[in-house]
Amino acid sequence: MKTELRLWLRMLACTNLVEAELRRRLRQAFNTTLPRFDLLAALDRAPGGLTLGEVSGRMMVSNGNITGLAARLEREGLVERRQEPHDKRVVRLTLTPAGSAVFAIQSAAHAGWVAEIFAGLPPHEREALHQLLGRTKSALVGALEDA
Amino acid sequence: MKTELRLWLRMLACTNLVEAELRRRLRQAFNTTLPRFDLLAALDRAPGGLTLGEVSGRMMVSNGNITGLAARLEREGLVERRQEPHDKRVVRLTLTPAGSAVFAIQSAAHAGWVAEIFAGLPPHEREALHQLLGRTKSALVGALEDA
DNA sequence: CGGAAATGTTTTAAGCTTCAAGGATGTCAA
DNA sequence: TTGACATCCTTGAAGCTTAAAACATTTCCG
Repeated sequence: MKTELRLWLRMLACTNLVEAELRRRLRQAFNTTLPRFDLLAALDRAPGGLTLGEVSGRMMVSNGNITGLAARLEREGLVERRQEPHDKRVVRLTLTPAGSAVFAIQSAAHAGWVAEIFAGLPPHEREALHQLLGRTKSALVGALEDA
Repeated sequence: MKTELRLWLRMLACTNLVEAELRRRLRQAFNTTLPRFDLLAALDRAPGGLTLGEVSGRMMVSNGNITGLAARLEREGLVERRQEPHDKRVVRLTLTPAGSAVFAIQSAAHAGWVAEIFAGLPPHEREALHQLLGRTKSALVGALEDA
């Protein structure tokens, strides 16, 4: 088997291990999901809120996806949808105070879990991996742009 | 931000880049999806076929998931479902000749795409990353077992 | 001005995914 | 033997995801 394929499968396996565990804990601890958490995170980083289009760009998911996700989070009172006054096509999403509070708690737990999950990897290997993945990401972006 | 979190986000970004591209190409070239491809791959590796339970174990997805996935692939004539004679609870899945042929083509294309996508990463970095991810995987498995 | 093109969002159909509940079958021990 | 438990699979409800079509609004150009 090609070395690239072996590398890819191993990378995928590592990511899936971590991601599955994070999903599991988000559900267990907060009865929520990764997409919900990611959307709150995106809004938390953007002081004035984001339009649905901006959200879908940052989360790298389709436009229609955000419509439903935002609707569910609005139903739970964590985000607010407001039509832009200057352009009535645009819907702007902001965190409610409740959403902000919820995200602060979830975010702290999430960071702790990640630290815990990677605790077995010695710091110098962690650093080396971080560096190497940085170069990998550049190489990937380069290859994907060409295509 | 914690170093573990930065590492995780970078790893996730790399994986998502590659995975999204592979999904896109599977759809475009073969009008299929990653889960379908993965199921065919699992069956291709198992000479005598696999029970639904074995499949769900190898693919690390839930049991109920496989029921639907297998039903769709059966509808397309790529896999065959047969009740085990000795234990009528068990359903064994095998590739049909058509499924085998389809997978051979898709599999070759898939390997080529992966090689192409990782082409920008120099061979020695590729090797280093592979090694490092091997140790990472062990560390992750260790941490996740303890929990 | 008025129509055409562009932009932002929603809807729809299909598939993927999980968890929990349920049904069928098998096993084991009193 | 038969009842309890275990095992394997399916079903159902809910959510996530996409691509494509539809809709509303804005912009731009003739």
